[in-house]
Amino acid sequence: MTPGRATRRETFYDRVCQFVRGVPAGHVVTYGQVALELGSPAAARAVGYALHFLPGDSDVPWWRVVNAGGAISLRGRGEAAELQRRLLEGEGVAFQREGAIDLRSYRWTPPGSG
DNA sequence: GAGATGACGGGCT
DNA sequence: AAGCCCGCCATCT
Repeated sequence: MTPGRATRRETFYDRVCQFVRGVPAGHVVTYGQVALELGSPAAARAVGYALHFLPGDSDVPWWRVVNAGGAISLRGRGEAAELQRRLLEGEGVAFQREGAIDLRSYRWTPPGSG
């Protein structure tokens, strides 16, 4: 999944994938939330970086990961952002006028976290 | 060890 | 609401 040879062991990125794979359809999580679950509340950056290596071949529902504002970030570029929105809408996730998701309704938390 | 990258997050203007 | 700056973290080179 990583471009280099970091695949030799379970890296932070791998943990990101595992967590995201646990997100059910129709729900979303934020980068910061994932980072928090992984033990590094401030590693939101690294989380995004991890998903950055996820091609469509992965079993990871990367589109269920959004930024703290419930909006698609992807730095707002390319079809990826549009694809993510389509995928989410296909799962029943509604976007508001501002292009953001109501995290209060769609945010998912793993069992055992609360 | 040091420099550079990036799908983030928060604060200020 | 939109734009700009800084801090944070993990990884790559």
